[in-house]
Amino acid sequence: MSHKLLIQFGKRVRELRLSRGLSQEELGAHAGVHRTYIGMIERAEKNITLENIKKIADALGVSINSLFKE
Amino acid sequence: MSHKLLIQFGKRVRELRLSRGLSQEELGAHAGVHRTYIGMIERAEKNITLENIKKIADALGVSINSLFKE
DNA sequence: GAAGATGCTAACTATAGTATGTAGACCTAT
DNA sequence: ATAGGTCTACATACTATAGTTAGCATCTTC
Repeated sequence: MSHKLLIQFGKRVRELRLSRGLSQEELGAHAGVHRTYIGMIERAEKNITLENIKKIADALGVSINSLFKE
Repeated sequence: MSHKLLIQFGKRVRELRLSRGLSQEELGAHAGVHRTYIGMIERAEKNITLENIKKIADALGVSINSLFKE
């Protein structure tokens, strides 16, 4: 794992999460996924699927596209 | 399976593939995935992962973001 | 030193991803 | 008309890995 794209994606999630003052646990709760899973995504340890990308985008209140912006 | 998002994504892939005059087999070859897998994605039967989204975007010569535009 | 947050391991279960084979639709040429 | 080619849908079945969870360690901050 740990492709460049996943690293970039994880950083973006973390950046948006922190900018909203959310803990991994809070974001996970909003997205309907486990706390540790959010951690794994942020650390680029999992190759996330489209449905979960959507869940996290929704929980962060952003579009899917904005998760892929620089 | 068959969430609205996956259906929309599959349609977009098919649309771009056809506009380039590619068969599922040709797109699969370019993306490095199996012919039948492209079919499954277009029919929204699988919840595609981020790395494969990237592979398909690259094979179609578009950005990831352009796969989520209307 | 208790509480909140995150990293990390490890195990499990669900499902994504790979591949083969069959069948049907559609062409085009013989 | 039919045989041959291309393309795609669909049905399995297998194997790799995504997704879920529990537990413990570490680090801050109060």
